[in-house]
Amino acid sequence: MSVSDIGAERALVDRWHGLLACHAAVWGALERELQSRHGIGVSEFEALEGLAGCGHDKCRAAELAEAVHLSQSATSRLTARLERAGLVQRAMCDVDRRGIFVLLTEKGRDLYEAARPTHREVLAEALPGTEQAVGL
Amino acid sequence: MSVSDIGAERALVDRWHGLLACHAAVWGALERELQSRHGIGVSEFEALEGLAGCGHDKCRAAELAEAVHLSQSATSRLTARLERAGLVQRAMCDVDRRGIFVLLTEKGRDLYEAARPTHREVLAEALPGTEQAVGL
DNA sequence: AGACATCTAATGCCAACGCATTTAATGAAG
DNA sequence: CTTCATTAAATGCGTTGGCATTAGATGTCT
Repeated sequence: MSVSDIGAERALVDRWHGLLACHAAVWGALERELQSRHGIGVSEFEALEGLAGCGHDKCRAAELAEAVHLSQSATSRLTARLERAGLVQRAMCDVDRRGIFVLLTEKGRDLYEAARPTHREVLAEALPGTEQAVGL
Repeated sequence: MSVSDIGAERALVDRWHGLLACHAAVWGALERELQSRHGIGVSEFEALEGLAGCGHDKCRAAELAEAVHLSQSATSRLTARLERAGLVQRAMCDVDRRGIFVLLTEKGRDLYEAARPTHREVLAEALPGTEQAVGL
């Protein structure tokens, strides 16, 4: 392994640790603020955002899983939590009765609109700019 | 809110989503490879790395918590797992008998040395370079 | 039509986390 | 020396997550 390879490895690992630190800091701050001000967690918020940022309601559980970066099972339970809280509604999918549609309720949309400024505010404060993020 | 503010908010949120996606992808890949090839998870590896990259053993549970970005309680249990696996050892701290030192055993160091190439390999493959990371 | 591989989402089960609390040690104040 | 606030780490408890499995639906092949 050459000297420059060692340097490259260092840089790679440093970038990873930077990412971990940044993720932990921002996630933690979001969790704290979203939970205390609106009673939801980060995953819940990301799910609402995914649903809000679509057609006008939205659909397919599988798409939601991709949006929130969770497993299929975790997404199913997340949907169940949101449904219990009255924020989303599950609906049968006519064209494929195995699948379901998840749609935002009015309450869900309202909560999302209310929580979004908090979310953006925390990001603006806790998410380092590009320069810092890449460790230059 | 001005047009450029909207653009800035978009950029901020995009950066966050990019970070989430990257974190999920790399963490997932690391978890899979470290688990299947060496029988440890990402947190375990990061703990071993934190311990290895210090004096020559290492210490203080609180420092470890910071290194792995976990809560105090989670770090305590992580240490317990590593100890059960024979990878670390807890030792009394003479100067402050409330605290403990966590030190790498020989087995722990060997496993770390064995797992490190896997770790670096996964990072090299899954961690996007600076350009992609910032979405340019 | 009937049998079978495939796919979607839900659920059982267990591991790992965080918060709150507990236990024990320290250090400062009376 | 005793008391009390503070600190370090461990533990009880509830929540969330992933893996494996299950139940139900689809569609392909004969």
